Amino acid sequence: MLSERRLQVLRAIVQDYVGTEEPVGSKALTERHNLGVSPATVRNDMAALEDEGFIAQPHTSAGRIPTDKGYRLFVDKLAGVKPMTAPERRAIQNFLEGSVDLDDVVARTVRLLAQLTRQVAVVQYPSLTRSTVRHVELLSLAPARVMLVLITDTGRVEQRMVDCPAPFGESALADLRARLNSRVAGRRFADVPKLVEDLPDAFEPEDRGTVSTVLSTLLETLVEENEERLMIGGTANLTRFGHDFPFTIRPVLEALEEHVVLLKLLGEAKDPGVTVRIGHENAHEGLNSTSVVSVGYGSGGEAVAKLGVVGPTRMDYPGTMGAVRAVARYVGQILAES
Amino acid sequence: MLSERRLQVLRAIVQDYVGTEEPVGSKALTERHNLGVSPATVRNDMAALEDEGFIAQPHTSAGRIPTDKGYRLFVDKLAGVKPMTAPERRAIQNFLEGSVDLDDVVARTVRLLAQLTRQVAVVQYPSLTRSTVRHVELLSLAPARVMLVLITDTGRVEQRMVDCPAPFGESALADLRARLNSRVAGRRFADVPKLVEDLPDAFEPEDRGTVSTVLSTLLETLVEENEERLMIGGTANLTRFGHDFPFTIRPVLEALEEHVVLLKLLGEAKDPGVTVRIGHENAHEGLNSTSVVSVGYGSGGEAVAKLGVVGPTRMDYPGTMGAVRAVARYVGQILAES
DNA sequence: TGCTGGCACTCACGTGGGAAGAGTGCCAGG
DNA sequence: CCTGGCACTCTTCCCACGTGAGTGCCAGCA
Repeated sequence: MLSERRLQVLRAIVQDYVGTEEPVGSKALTERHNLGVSPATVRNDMAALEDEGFIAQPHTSAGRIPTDKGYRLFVDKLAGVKPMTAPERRAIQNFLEGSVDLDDVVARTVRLLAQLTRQVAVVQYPSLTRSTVRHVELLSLAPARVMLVLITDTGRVEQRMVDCPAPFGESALADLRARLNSRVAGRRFADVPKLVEDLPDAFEPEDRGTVSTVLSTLLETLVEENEERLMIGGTANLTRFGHDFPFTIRPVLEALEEHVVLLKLLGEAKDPGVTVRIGHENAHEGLNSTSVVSVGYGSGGEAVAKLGVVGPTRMDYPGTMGAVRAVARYVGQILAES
Repeated sequence: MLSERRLQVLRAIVQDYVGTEEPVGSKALTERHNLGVSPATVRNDMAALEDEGFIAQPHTSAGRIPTDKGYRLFVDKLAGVKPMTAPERRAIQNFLEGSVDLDDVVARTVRLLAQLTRQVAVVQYPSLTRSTVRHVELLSLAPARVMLVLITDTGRVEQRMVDCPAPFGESALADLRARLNSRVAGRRFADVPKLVEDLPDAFEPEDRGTVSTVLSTLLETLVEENEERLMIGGTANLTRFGHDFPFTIRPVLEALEEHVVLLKLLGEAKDPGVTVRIGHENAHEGLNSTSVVSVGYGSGGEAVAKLGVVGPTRMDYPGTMGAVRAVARYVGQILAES
C-alpha cells in the first residue's frame, strides 16, 4: 500500500499537471507544495508511483504525468467535490429560471454547463421510459388517418401519424380517446401495455383493426429507445485540448456525433451520485483520451435522465464534478416547478 | 475585362488548389491543364489576375491561391453545378425514405449532407412563418391551466402551457377549441392574428381574459422567431480544414453553436437556387474563412426552410452545390409525401 | 530504515547555418 | 503578344550543437 506522503505526492502531481498542462518534475513539486521533504525523496516516491502505474513520463528526461489509473485514484481517494460558491449557484438558478419550455431548459442547461466547466456539455432529455403519461390526444386528419399526440408529465410532446386499415368515425375516435385517457393518464409508461391490452374488445369488430394499429403505434412511441435525445454544446472548448490537434480532436468530435454511443455511455453510469469515467474506462475508442463526468437529474427524487461533460482526462475533477452536480440539482428544481 | 484565357487560368488555379491544398505555380499549371501556352505566359496572366485581386501569394516565392473574389468569379462565371450521379441520387432517396417523422427526416438529412460533402451540414427546420395551421388542440390540465398544442401542415408540433387568469370550464374550452379550429385550420400563420381578433367577444365576460391569454400565447408561438431550430452535423469534418488548427477551427465551432447567427445567415439567402457565400461575404467574423452553400427546400413548390453546408473557402464548389441541391430536392419530396 | 545532497547521464528543444528547390519577375527576341 | 532564359527571393528541410530540465543512483547521515 502507498504511504500517506506518496498519495500526497500523487495529488500534487495531478493538481500541478491540471494547472500547467506540462509534465511536472520533482523540484517544481517541492517548491509549489510544502511536502516537507527534499526533491530527492520525492523522486523516490515518484519512482514508486510509476512502478505502480499511477504516473508515467512521456520521455526519459521529462517530468511525470498522471495515468488514467492515477486520475482514478485521485478522484476516488484524494479529492472531493468542490462545491459551487453562493454567487455561482445564484447565477445558475437565474439563468435556468428564464426557460419557457422543456427544450429551452435543455438548451440553457447545455450552454450553462459548457460555460461553467469550459468543456463539452452533454444533456440527455428526460427519458420517456420512467415518465408517466399526462394525456393522449387523437386527431382525425382524414377518414383513415389519425394523428396521435402523446404528452408526458415532463411536458414532452411526441406525435405520430397512424394510417388506419379502415376508415374510422369521429365518434369511435372520441370513444377511443376517452377510454384511452381514462386508463393511461397518470400511469407509468411501463404499465401502459398491460392497461390497454383488452381495449380493442370494447369496439365494433370493424374498428378493432384500427384501434390495434393506434395502440401499437402508441406502444412503439413509448418504448422507442432512440427517442432519448441529446443536446450537445461547447464543442469549441475542444480546441483547448492539446497542441497536437487534428488527431486528438477528430475522434472526439466523431464520437460526439454518435448520439447512440453517448446515450449508452451515460446510461451505464448507475451511481446515484456523480460518476466519472476516465480515459480508457470509456468503452468508445474515440473517447479514450477523455473523461466523462455525468450525473442523473430529474424533477422528483428520481433521476429521469443524465447530463454531464466530456473533457480531457487532464481536467479539474473536483470543480467539474461540483459544477455538474449543481447544474443537475437546479435543473431538477426547475423541472419540478413547471 | 479579363481575356478568355485568363479566366481559364483562374479556373485552373481554383481547381488545382482545391485538389492539392497547396499554392499552385505556373509550371504545374501548364503541366496539368493543356492551356496551350508556356509557363511564362501563364505567369503574366497570373500577375494580371493578382493585380485585379482574384489571386494572391502567401509569400513571395510561393505559388498563388485564389482570393474570396477569385472564388466568387469562379462560382459565378467559370463553374456550373455538378449534378449527382444516378447511383448517388438513388442512395440519397433510399436513405431519406426510411424516416419515421419530421425530426428523423432532419436528422437523416444532416448526416447525409455531411457525409456527401464531407463538410459541416446545417439544416433548418421547416419555418413556421410560411406554414399553415393544421389543427389547434386545447387540453385542460387543471382548472386554471391549459395546454395549447399547435400542429402545422409540415407535421410539426409545438406545445405551450397557459396559466389562465380565471378558472375555465370544460364546455367553454370545447367551445373555444371548436371556434378556433374552424377559423384558423388550413390558414397561413400570417393570417391568424386577424382571424382571431374578435374571438373573445363571443364568450362570457368572465372567460374573456382567459380566451385572450390563450390567443396571445398562440400568436406568440406563431411568430416566435427562435422557434426556427437548427440541426448541425459533421463537425468532425472541420479537422480536415487546414494544418494550423486551433485558430482556424475554434471560431467556426463557436459560430456553429450560435444558432441565431446561422439562422440569420441562412435567412439572408434570397436566391431561389443555390446560394454561395464566400469568406468575408459572411457577416459573422468566425465564418470569414469559410464558405456557406445553402438552398431552400420545402414540401410544395415553396421553400419553407433552408439547408446547407459550411466548409473552407477552398472547397469543391460545383460538387458541393450539386449535393446540396440534390438533398434539398429529395427532402422536399419526402416532406410532400408524408 | 528512510531522508538528503551530490553527481553523472539522458533526452527534448531551440538555434543557426547551409543547401535545395520552387516559383517569381523581367527582359530580349521571335 | 508569346516565349525561353536567367537572376533573384524566399521558404523549407536538415543537421549539428549547446542548453537545461529532469532523472537515477549512491554514499552519507539521522
